[in-house]
This record gives sequence, structure tokens and C-alpha cells, in this order.
Amino acid sequence: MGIQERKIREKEQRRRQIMQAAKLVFSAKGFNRATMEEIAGEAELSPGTLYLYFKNKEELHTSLSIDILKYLTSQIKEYVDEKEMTPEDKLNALRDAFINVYEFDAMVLINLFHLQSGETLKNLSGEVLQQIKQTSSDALGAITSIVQEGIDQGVFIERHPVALADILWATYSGVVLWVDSKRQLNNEKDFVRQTLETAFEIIGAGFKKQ
Amino acid sequence: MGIQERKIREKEQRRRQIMQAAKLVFSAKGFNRATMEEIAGEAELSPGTLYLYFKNKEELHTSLSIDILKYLTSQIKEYVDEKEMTPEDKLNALRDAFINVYEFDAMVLINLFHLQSGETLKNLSGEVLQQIKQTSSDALGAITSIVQEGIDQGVFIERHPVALADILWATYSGVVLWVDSKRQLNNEKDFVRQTLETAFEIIGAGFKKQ
Amino acid sequence: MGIQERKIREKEQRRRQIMQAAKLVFSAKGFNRATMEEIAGEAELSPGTLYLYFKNKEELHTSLSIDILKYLTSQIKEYVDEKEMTPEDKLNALRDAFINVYEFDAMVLINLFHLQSGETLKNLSGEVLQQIKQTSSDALGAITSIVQEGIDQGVFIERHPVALADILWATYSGVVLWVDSKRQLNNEKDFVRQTLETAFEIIGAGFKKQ
Amino acid sequence: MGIQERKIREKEQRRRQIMQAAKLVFSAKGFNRATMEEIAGEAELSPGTLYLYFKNKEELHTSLSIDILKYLTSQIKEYVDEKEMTPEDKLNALRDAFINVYEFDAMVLINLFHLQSGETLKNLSGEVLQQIKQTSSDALGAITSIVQEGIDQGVFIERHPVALADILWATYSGVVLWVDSKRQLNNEKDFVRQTLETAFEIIGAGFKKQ
DNA sequence: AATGAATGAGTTTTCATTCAT
DNA sequence: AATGAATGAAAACTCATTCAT
Repeated sequence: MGIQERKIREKEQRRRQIMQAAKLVFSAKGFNRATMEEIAGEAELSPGTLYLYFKNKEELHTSLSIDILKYLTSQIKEYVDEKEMTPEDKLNALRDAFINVYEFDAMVLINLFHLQSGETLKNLSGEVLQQIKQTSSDALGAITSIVQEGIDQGVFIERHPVALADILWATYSGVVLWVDSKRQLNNEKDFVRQTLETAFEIIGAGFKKQ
Repeated sequence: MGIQERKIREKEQRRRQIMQAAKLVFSAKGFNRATMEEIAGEAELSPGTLYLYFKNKEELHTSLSIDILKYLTSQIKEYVDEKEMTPEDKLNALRDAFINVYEFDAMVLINLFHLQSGETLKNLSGEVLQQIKQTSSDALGAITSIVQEGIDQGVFIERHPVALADILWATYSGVVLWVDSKRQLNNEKDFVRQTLETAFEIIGAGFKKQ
Repeated sequence: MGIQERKIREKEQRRRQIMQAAKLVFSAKGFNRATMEEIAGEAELSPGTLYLYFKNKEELHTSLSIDILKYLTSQIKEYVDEKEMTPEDKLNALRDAFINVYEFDAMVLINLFHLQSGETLKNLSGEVLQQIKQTSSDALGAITSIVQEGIDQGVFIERHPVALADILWATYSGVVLWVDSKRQLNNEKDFVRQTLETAFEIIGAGFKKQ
Repeated sequence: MGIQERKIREKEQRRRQIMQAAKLVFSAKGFNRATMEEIAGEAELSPGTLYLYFKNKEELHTSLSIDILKYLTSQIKEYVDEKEMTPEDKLNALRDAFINVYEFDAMVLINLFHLQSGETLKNLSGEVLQQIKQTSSDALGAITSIVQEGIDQGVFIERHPVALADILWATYSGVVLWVDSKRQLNNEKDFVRQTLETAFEIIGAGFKKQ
């Protein structure tokens, strides 16, 4: 029904409103120092309301991360089957996707990476964990296709494509994470893009045969 | 005097005992879920004793990280002036240093990287922050020497050596961090070394001219 | 609106409820031996709730003192401009104000005096400190008016009126403080009022010319 | 024996050394914020040693107060039987004793007054409490003699001499306490003596017949 | 659906005191 | 007698979460 649809849309909108506020606060304070009350305040809602849309703080945080992971994955998938692009072009496009997502929302991307490592991961519900794994797997599948294509065409080094895809993901996201920490340490904002581009270029060069 | 020396050694040993216990607990629980009480229990000491050796929880945690950072730096410095090694050999040695340190103590190395990013960094005393910066700077200086040598000998790509050193550090540690998170996600312990080696090899290849 | 007003009144009431409980516990145990948990228990609230109304233990304690200081000041101000009363009457009224406040709430008045001395003072927020100074200043101003009037009319000794006001405040509150300590030491409740009256009478006599 | 005597004297000296250090630290920090460790450090002794000379922190603190109380009492007793002095002279001498003791060691005198009021008093051993009462009683007895003499000679107002003595003690010490707190609030060091003298003069005037 | 006041478990940290050396 | 490392009880305070309205 129209009414029902509107209700659903409103609900979704409220969810977004909360996530937007959460992003700001998590970004400024980090997961632990961010309080639900502050997020609620930022969203101009009461603390209790947050719990109508998210089971708990952890899940609110994770939702942000899954969001960006999905977005990154969608960006990659978009051109993976593009017939007109060479594998090298696609590698560049992958690089750009990472850089763009990072520039669009550094904090959430960083949180995503942190999410997958260590502490946080241990306290997630199976469902959410599954969602992360699935999306990660999707992204990795797409990258594997690119690498496979490059190997098939003889432009990439001959290695197990899954391993290569994994390494691409590892290096790219690892570098983003690292560079971001450097940025925080040095407050050198400009150096980020430059470093990312150069790093990815070097890694890309390493992928090419000879 | 002998007595004084023994006391100092005992004190240092007690510090180690606490750090060892802290490592176990932080590793199992992460920073936030780890409690000082549990660490004290693990060290078979009382909570109060921990505060005789470390100002607070944060500093205990940071001490672990600084330790491994120093160790990593010392490993790198060891061969940086070695006349017999080619720059490529040194690059391999650098790779091995990272892998070794990671294998020796994955958790603390990971913490080190996390330490330098975001949230944690904000609550450190100037002194400790300075120590981190200094040791980081030492490590980076050593790597820069290696890169410079490679450029001078025409075997590495011609770029600003400091930027290259930075990228080396970024990619290597970023990859370690990432791979570790994959390990936790997948519980595939064996895949770690393989991935690290391949990743570092690819990055290394990207550094070489042509 | 009515609803908002009711909420504000309820909030104020809750504050009072906590302050009432705090008064009992501080009175029985003193500041240091009183625990927030006990105060919470006395107020039939949980410890956390106390912190919704008072920033910390210190401020809860100080709030009690400021309250009574304000009350005492208001008592003094009430008759200071009274045309019908002679300066001597006003001096007696001042004496009665001190005695009444003391009898109404000995402990908090004592705390007020303690508050302004030494240790406690050092840990107060600027805002609260300012409030104390302001109210103290108000009280002193009122007393100065009385003294000035007495001097002008030639019934009080000729001294700097501010200094005299200061001494009035000092002697009155000092005596209250002291007599209270005697009461605690001797458990002689009855002797308090008698002593206060006589002491104030003597001091008053000293103020009069000849 | 000479040896025994020396030992006793050494012990007494060590006690003094600790009390001296305690005075400094209590003075700077107040009772609660002062730590036994800091006092030990100031005395160039170890914490454990303090407990060889004082049962606990409370008793160390109280010892300081009793000391000064005894000193003040001895000062008063000195001239109480002096035939040459008029009761008015003796009242002035009493005033000077208070001022001198205050100027000699403001903090300990203040502590003494605080000691007798409220919180601290509740946790003292009977023995120590008795000692305080005894010395207080001695002092009060001496003052009563002075007042009695003044009444007998018809220069002081006719009241119960014990009550008058009590009021003298109350006003004098109360004023000292209060003026000291003002000093802390205003950091006007010079105003102290002036205020004390004027206050005592006024009170003294109130004691005189007509 | 939204509120927001109240909860209370959970943690860090302090420091007087002890006791083996 | 002196030490000082270790203790561990105690307390303030935080904040995710709940639930009556």
C-alpha cells in the first residue's frame, strides 16, 4: 500500500538520519569514546529511539561499515565486465575506487578495516558477520575476475588469481589504512592522495609481467 | 653496586612479567575488554602493583607497542650499512624483518599499527608520543637509506626517496595489518606467511626499475 | 506550557531529594567518608542518577553550601534597608540570622565555612567558585551598609566600614563554627544558643561607640 | 643510661623529623590529598618507617595539632598568674598569643581547629581525644582565671566566668580560622594581622564593663 | 513511535598499611 | 631500625540499555 510504503521509506530515512549522526560522532571520537547519547543528540533524537532502529551500539557502528563496504564493492563490480577496458585500465579503476571511497568518507572506510581486524570482530552477531563475509567475498570475486583476465591476456604475472586478488585487496586497503594513520599523525592532508597514488602505482607495476 | 644492579634487574623483570601478562590479555580481549584486574591476575600480582610500573592502562598498552616498534627498527638498522648487500637484498631483508616480527608477536605488531591510527593516539602523554615518533622516524630513516642506495645504483625507480621509504613502510605494515585481520576472519594461519611473502615480492618488484 | 513547567518542577524536586539525602549522609559521615552510593541509597536512587543532577561528589557537596549561603544572604538583605530599624536593631537581626540559620541546618552552615577554607576550595570549578564569591560579596555588601549607617549615625565605632563588616562576618561565622565543634565534642546541645547569643552580644557591644 | 637516653633522644628527633615533613605536606595538600608516601619522601624516609613512629596517618596528623595546642596553652599559662599585669593586659597578651601562634604556624593552628570540628574528630582513639580534651581544658582553665580576675576587679562584664572564657576561646580561634580562610580566598597576606588585631580589640572592648 | 529519566553493572585508579628482607 | 615493594579494599564515575509514559 501507499501508506505502508511511505512508512517503510520513513523508517529507512530515520535509519539514515541516525547513521549520518553516528558517522559524525564515531569519526570525531572513535568507537569507544562516542556515546549513544551524543549520537542521539546529533541526530536530534532521544537515546531510546536509536534502539528502535539498531539493536545496540555495536550494530549501529557495523552498519556504517557494511554500508561503505557494499558501496566499494558496487563500484568495483560496475566495470569488471566492461569489454572495452584492458586489465590494466581496470587495475587503475580499482585504485581510483579505493581512493574515491577514501576521499568520500575516510573515517567509515577506516572503520571498515578496523572492523575486520581484532577486537570488534569478536562481538558481532553471526548474521552481521555473514553479511560482511558475503560482501567481502563479492568484492574479492570481482577483483579475481580482473586479475584472471590480466593473467589470461598475459599482462599480469602468473600466480594463483585468488591469491593475487587477495593481495590487491590487502595492499590497497592496508595502504589506505596506514596512510590515514600517517595523516592523523602529521596533519598533512595533501600528502594522502599523492602517497596513495604512488603506492598503488608501484603495486600495480609489481603486478605486471616483467 | 651489585645490590643496586640486582634491584634494577628485578624491577625490569617485573615490568616484563606485567607486559607479558598484558600481552596475553590484550591479545585475547582487545584493549577495551581487557581489564587491569585480569592482567594483574594473569601476572599473579595485585591490581595496585601494575600502577607501580605503568602509569595507567593506556601506557601499559602503549609500552607493548613501543617495544616491538623498537625491535623492528633495530632489526632494520642492523643491515642498512652492510656493504656486501645489494639494495635488493636489503629490500628482501626488510621484508623478512616484517615477517619475522609479525610471526614472533603478531598481536603486538598489530597493536602497534593500530596505535598509530586514530583514537588511541589522542590520549597519549607527550613523552610517549615523542618516543613513538622518534622510533618511527629512526625506522623510516633507515629505510630511506636503503632506497636512496637503490636509486643511486640505478636499480630502483627514480622517485623522492623519502616518499618511497614511506610507501614501503605503508605497504608492508598495511599488508601485515590486513593479512592479520584475514587470518582472524578465516583462521587460516598458514596462508599468512605465503600472502605476506607474495605481497612483499610484488611491491618489491614495483620498486625495481623496469 | 504546563507540561514543561511540571517537568522542570519535578527535576528541581529530584535535585532537592538528592540534596536532602546528601545532607544526611555528609552530616553523619563527613565529606570523605560519605560515599555516593550511600547518598544514592538514602535518596532511594541509583548512583548513576546522582550524576544526572550533579557533576560529581564535590559539586553536590558544594551545592548544599551555596544553598545555605544564599539563604543566609537573603535573610540579611531583607531588613538592611528597613527605615524603622536602628543600626543596633539590625546588628541584632544579623545575629539572629546567623543563629537561625545555624539552628535550621547546623551541618550545612558549618560545611559552608569549611568550604571556604583550604583544601576544598582548590578543586572547584570556576563557575561554582564564582557563585560562592558573588553571594559572599552580596552578604558582605549588605553588612557593610548596616555598619556604615551605624557609623554615620555615630553609634558605631569609627573604622573603615568594609573592615568592620568583614570582622562581623568573621566573628559571627567563626564563633558559629567553633561553638559547633564544641557541641560535637561535648554533646551539649543546649549550650550552643546561649553561647552564640552571649558571644554575639559581646561582639556587638564592642562595635558600639564607648 | 647514656646510651638509652641517646636512643630516646634520637627517637624523639626522628619523630620531629617526620612531623616537620608532615606539616609541610598537610599544609600544602590538606589531610586527604596528602599521602603518606609524600610525607615519607619529604622526611627522606620510607613509608614503612612512618609507621614505626605513628600508628597511622590520622594520628600523625593529630600529633601535629596537639603539639600546637599544647604550645598555645603553655603560652597562656605563662602569664596567667603574673601579679604585675592587669586583667586587660592579660587579655591583650591572650590576643597576642593567638596571633603569634597563628603567625608562627598558621596551618597547624588551623588544622587544630578543624580537628576539633566535624569529620576528623569522629575517628580518633580515646587516648588522643582525651589528650585534646585535657589540654583544651587546661587552656580554658587559664583563661577562666583571667576572666575571673577581671570580673573580681570590676573591669569585665559580670557573667559566668567559664562561659566568658569559653566565648573568648570561641571568638579568638573562630576568627583566626575564618580570617585564614579569607586569606586563602584573597591572597591578601597583610590583611590578616590587621583584621585579627581589630577583631580581637572589638571583642576585648565588649568584655569591658561599659 | 518516541521519549529521556533512571538504572546499575563494570572499571580504573588510589593509597594507607603490611611484612619479608 | 629501616626499607619499599606489594597489597587489595574501596570509591568515583560512566554509559549502554531499558521501560514507563
